[in-house]
Amino acid sequence: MPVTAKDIARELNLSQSTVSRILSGDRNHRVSEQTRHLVWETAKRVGYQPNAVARSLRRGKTDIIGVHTNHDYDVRNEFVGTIVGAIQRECEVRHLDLLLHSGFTDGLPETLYGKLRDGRIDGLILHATAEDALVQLLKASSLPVVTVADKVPGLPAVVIDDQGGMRDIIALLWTKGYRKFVYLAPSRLLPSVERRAEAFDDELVTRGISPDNRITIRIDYEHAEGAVDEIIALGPGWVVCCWNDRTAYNLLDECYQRGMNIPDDLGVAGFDGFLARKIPRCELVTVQCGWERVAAAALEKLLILVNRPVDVEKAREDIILPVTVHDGDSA
Amino acid sequence: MPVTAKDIARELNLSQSTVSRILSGDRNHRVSEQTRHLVWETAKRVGYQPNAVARSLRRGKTDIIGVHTNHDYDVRNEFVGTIVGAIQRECEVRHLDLLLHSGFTDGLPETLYGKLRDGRIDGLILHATAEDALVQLLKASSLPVVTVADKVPGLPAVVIDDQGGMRDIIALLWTKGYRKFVYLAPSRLLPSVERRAEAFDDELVTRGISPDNRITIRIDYEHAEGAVDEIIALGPGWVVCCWNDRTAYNLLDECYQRGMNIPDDLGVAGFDGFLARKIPRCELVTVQCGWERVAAAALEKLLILVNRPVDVEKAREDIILPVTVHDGDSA
DNA sequence: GTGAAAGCGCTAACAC
DNA sequence: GTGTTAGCGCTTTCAC
Repeated sequence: MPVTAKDIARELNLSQSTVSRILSGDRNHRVSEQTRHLVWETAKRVGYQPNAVARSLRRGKTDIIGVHTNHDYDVRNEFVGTIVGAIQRECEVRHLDLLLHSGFTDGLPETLYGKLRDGRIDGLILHATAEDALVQLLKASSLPVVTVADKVPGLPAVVIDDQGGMRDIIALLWTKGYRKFVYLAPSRLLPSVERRAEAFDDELVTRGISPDNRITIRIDYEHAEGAVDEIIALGPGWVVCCWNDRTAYNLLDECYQRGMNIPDDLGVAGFDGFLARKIPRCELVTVQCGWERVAAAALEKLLILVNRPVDVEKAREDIILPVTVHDGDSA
Repeated sequence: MPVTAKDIARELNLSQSTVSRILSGDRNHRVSEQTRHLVWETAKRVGYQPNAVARSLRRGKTDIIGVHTNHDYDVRNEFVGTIVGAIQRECEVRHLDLLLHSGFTDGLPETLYGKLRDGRIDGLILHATAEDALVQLLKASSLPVVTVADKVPGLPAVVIDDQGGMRDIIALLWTKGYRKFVYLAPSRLLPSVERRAEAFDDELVTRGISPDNRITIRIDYEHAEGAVDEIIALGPGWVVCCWNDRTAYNLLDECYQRGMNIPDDLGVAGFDGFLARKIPRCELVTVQCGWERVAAAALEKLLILVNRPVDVEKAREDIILPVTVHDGDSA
């Protein structure tokens, strides 16, 4: 049985509240140096550790932040891992803990929604698509939520500048001489995918590229395999702008297996930046999104929502973080 | 303000305990169908969600499992991410949640130790080295702990068969014709590193390889760069057994950058298996460790420790899971 | 079949 | 300075 504040109080013939006062560092109350010392001493001696569950119940606050993604993967996914890792580091600084909720696969959004509001987390960082039923529930709820990476209408968001990133990477590819562009993206409707798609078209239209030379190919999620033949058939001089890095690496993989020369036979560019320099023989041209900054901003926003109801209005505004182009030799 | 069981009781002119009884599915008590129905209805209508913190306080159990690694990385690290991801999936099945503790960098092991015993987790899955001061504290504590991947004396462990894996991969390389072997490993003293080192030597001695043709090169963690010149200087016909996949990939990267031909100029083998097939042009020869099974076994063991004090003795025994060799074209 | 009451371990308002 | 008291929201024993 763990030792409680009551145990210490009994041992020292003090009231439990005095012990609690001292141990929880209440600065408003004056306590004699002697008792303070005594209490600290015995607490240390017996290895007292305040029960965080009891404290949470009393304070109505747990100092735990939840993370959830409705995408069908866990922390092993590069994107989720990067985001969660960055949030984890940020929690470190702010002395918060991170709860990874189970219940992703159980089916009913109501079940998960319930778990999210069961009092164990102070707020939630969410990566989800707008159609998710859970999102609708969360919007109507009082649980503080901040979305990351993909904007969800009605919830505060921290996203990166998809348009700017696409514009800048096209500019870089342009200086490298490319005039024929493919945008390779999943058919699944993700906001970031579509924003990049629009920026891709806009920028190329602006630069006077004809529709023949700016095409979009849709694939099953990140499975570039399905599009390789089509891309090869296009002939030389093309560059493929992939919607994210994983797709780009899958494409590269496929190209290498067919003995192609990158970037001579085909240019390849990614978007995300978290995999850069993890691949031999080829450094991907990509967009560095700074997911650490996204995580940090999301957590900061969330904590405002949680702790400072006064500033909630300001915190509702979305944050769009700038990105930088990362050059390499894949294009 | 969230609605509580008391609110529902008041609304229906029932006692709070009756409401609780019904909603928490107490099967011992007989409750009239009518009240049961009524309570469920209103609960649903008002969106009642039982407060998990209060329940935890009362039950002395949170259904949350903690994970901690004393290695200096978070979930973005391939190994940690793989393990945590696998634990996460397993928690899913068992309706548990996962708490990622902050406090990794704060310095004092006592601080973290305190947080681990503050009542918010039922048990801990630990990846640590034996020297860690935290480990000493945990050993003396009543918090259920299971270690994974690296055995820590005095704590129950789930590890993989390092000896067997090294033996088998050498056997495979042997059939490929290799007779000159390097073991590339960090100078840092990790149990898994050393067990693989011993198995490396044992197996090659058994096979009659002279010391000249079985050498160990120590590097700074996974930074293969520092050893490449030394390895190249050895001449042709060598194969490098890296202590893990990341090291192997770093080595490959370096080799490719120097224009070497793999596996003609040099054979490379890894150990871990979680990165297989993520690299173009070359599939790593490695040892598939099945970290999912490690995670599953660890969680199962932990839950026995947590829930069934009766079987604790059995649960103390270590589990060593078998591995399989994964062939590729890097050697 | 339902209610009353105790208590998990803590914080905090209010005495004195 | 310290003690008393009243909960936080729930589970659970014991009455009736």
